[in-house]
Amino acid sequence: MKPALFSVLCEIKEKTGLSMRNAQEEESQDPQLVRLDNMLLAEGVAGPEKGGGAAAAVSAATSSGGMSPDSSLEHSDYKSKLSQIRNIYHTEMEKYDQACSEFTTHVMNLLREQSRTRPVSPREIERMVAIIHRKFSSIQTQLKQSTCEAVMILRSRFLDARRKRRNFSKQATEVLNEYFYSHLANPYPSEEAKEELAKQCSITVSQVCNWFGNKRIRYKKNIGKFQEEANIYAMKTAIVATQNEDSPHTPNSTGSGGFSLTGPDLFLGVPPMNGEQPVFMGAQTNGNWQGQNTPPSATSPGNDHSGDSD
DNA sequence: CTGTATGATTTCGC
DNA sequence: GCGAAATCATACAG
Repeated sequence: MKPALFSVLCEIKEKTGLSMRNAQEEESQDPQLVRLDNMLLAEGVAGPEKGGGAAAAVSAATSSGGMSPDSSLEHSDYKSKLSQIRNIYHTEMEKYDQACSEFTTHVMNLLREQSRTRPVSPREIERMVAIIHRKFSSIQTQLKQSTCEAVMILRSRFLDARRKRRNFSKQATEVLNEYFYSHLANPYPSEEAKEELAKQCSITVSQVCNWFGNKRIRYKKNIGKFQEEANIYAMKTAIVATQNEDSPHTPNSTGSGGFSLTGPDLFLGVPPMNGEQPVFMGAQTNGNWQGQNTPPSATSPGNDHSGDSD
């Protein structure tokens, strides 16, 4: 008698009470969850710990986004922040998982106990568990959401802050200027030279490119303004050249006539000058890079043996 | 706050 | 894809 009554009651319960609004809710939540999951995975927050999880994610993000492929120093900051987020995310996730399973077993135990006095079908237990899981996963979804937000903010602050300019170090500017003014006749560093400069300045190659692009255009636009600077750096190179005069190669192999490094003291006292007189003629006058907008693709002779595999 | 310097990005021609 | 030119957006000095 008892078992029969039990099963009947179970049936009634199933048919009526517990057919709540459960299926719908979940469905509407699913796509969103998938989206969040995908994003977290893409950002390297979720998923397995890779070698340099955050870094890989960053480079992937940058390259796929088509933005500047540079910036590696700035990324260390980003990386650490991202791994912080990652850690928090995982800790919280685990916590919720654990809490969920704990709570589930707890409820199941309760139900089991209740089953002695009330009719509790396995189906009902199942449902109960499903409800619990749903609740917890909704909490986890919120966690994912806020994690996503955090990552987005981080990204906008670091990766998209590419416009947030930081001046190069004095030393870097020095190196770049030295190169520029000592190659005034043809201020187009080769790929190799760019890499070398980038290394010396601890900036990226594209930053070197930017710098030279800016420098060329600004120099050309207002030669007068840069004359002083030109003199200073010309002098510097002159001094350096004088110091190792015994070098086997002539330093001014800039081709196209270069400028003969006459006495540096000649220009020592040159005032800022407002006129036109190019203190350092030769260099920029014979360089055709200012007149035409045809970049000297020919480049300097004798320095083009590198393999251009691109 | 204003003007200038400067690194980065966008646009355009080749 | 590279470079010139224009433009943007910030850093920095006054």
